[in-house]
Amino acid sequence: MRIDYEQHLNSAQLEAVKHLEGPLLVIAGAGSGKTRTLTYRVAYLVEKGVVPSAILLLTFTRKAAHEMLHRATRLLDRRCQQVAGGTFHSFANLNLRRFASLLGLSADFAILDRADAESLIALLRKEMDISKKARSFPRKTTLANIFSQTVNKTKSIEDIILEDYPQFTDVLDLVTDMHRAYEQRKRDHQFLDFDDLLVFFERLLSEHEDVRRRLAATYQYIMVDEYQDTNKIQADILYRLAQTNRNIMVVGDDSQSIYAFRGANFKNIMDFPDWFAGTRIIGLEENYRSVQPVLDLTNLIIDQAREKYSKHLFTRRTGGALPQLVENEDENSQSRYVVERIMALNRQGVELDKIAVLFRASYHSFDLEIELSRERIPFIKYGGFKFAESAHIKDVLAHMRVIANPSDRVSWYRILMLIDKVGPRSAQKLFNDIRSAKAGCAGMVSLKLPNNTPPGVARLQKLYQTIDTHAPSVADMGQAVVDYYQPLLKAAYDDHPKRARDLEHLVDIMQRYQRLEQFLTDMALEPPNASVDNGLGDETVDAPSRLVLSTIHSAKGLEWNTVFIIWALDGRFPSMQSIYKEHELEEEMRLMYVAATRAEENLIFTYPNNVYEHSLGIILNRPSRFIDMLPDTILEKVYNQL
DNA sequence: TCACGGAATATTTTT
DNA sequence: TATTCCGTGA
Repeated sequence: MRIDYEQHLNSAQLEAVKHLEGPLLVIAGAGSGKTRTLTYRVAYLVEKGVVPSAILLLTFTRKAAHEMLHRATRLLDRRCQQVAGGTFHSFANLNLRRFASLLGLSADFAILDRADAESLIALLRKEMDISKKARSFPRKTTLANIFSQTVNKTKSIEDIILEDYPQFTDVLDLVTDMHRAYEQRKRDHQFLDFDDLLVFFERLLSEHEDVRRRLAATYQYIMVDEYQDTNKIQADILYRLAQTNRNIMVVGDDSQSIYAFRGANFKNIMDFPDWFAGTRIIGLEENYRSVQPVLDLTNLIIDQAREKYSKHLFTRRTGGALPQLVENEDENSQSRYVVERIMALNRQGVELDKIAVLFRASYHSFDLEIELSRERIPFIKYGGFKFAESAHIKDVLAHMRVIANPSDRVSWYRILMLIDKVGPRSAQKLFNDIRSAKAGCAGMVSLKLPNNTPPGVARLQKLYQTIDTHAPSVADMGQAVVDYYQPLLKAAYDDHPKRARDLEHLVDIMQRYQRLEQFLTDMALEPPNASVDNGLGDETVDAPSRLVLSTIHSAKGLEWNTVFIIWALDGRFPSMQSIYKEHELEEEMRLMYVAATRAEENLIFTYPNNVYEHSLGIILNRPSRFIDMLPDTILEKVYNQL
């Protein structure tokens, strides 16, 4: 053995790492060395002679998978890079393309991200003339939500509506019709949305035993991170994949389950031993991250939980200041307080990248971002708004998608309607003409345009002629599209210079791709999701130390010396709409737990105490109920005098 | 048929 | 508060 496992791991971690055969459930408390355990187990398996490509590591984000394999590689050697890994969605995508024909799919199906799905729904809504049939009807985002919930919670449309959207009970039939039309249209156009990736993959495994056997034979050792965030379909997928060898290790923490809103069911983790008889259960309870005062507080937060595997985290890290709760006059004084504290910490030698500001919702940091810019404090923001979801990026991507998939009606409509004087009607006509003219975007190229066609359409035709004749690389295509799009951008947005810069970055990203399809898939499945100063973050550049702003969801698994949790205001966190629903309130509480357990040494909650809540017409002025009742010996109360 | 403006409406989090 | 949706006027 090259690695001295006994030296580097505690006894519980060691037990998990050395577990070779059979189902294993690891309940890993916050900061208990979960990633470490997974990493060492990869190395251990490889050292034991397991072929690296027979190991499948499913994680929540591709970043997490990369990180783990990188660490395993550093620990052992390059063999660890051969380990198969990724998110459930990306793994499903890979296999679906391989076995597409078995399910009646084309191998180059396109992936609809949320915004694409919504556009398709908007299109159907128009076609079905909903406005004539119903007075109040859910909007496209709500519809997309409902459709997604039925899949992820495995419930009928009716159940979802009755439980979560009772205001739409009287249009239930119409919603069901819409849903049917949506499913049909996706099939017609070889579209798969995020949920379909899982559904079809599950179907592939359940209906094609030969494929299931093949995959099970390939991936003899399966490891799953963040198991508490899997939903029913994902659990089913794992069950089938692991059925032959039963070498499956899942790691999770029921106290950190924060994705119930998209169907995650932390009961999966409770039920795991029932699904796999003979499961060994190992608990990791020693916390290596936080000092005692922080841990005292987080233990008290999670003690309020009603259902959980009971565990009590302990630490050997003594010392450390008492966590603080800071009351502020209003939002801006909260922002300025945080900025002051950050500058003070920085002067004391705490690097900016050791500090994070966490919040419930992405927009909670807007005011703070302004103050940070004013003080010229560099920061990087994770979560919330996605670069790839902004309108101008989607516009450019649409132009490229029709090259890969000329029957992509949604993209064609998007492209065509951007043109001046082209509305839904002309778009439909043009689309039909393009489709009947010829296969491929050549249909666009060879199109005969009548004299009364808006001039913008001719420009578009020229674009595709250029692309068609020069058969350029992905980046060249992108550049041609951007050049074409530039005038439209200027006309549509006041802030076009900033958006134009985003497009330059987009072309930079394209440079890395040989194949257009690969680029488009990656943009849907793993879009770059960090933004620097509201632009696109480039993670390859060795940037100077930067402060981290992050939604709590995006902060999972990470840690910092100092953590600020802003907007710890009752009515914002927990949010107003979750207060009367017990299970949602529980999830908010776990979210607070996740946030607080990110801190190593300093933990500071802040809240503005004079916030008007529009929907109810009341003033919010209490700290979050999850920390409000903590005694002064646990949480120091401070008033910001600034 | 399209563009525009005003009224309605939902308001988190992410693959 | 910002977006979405619909009706109206060009």
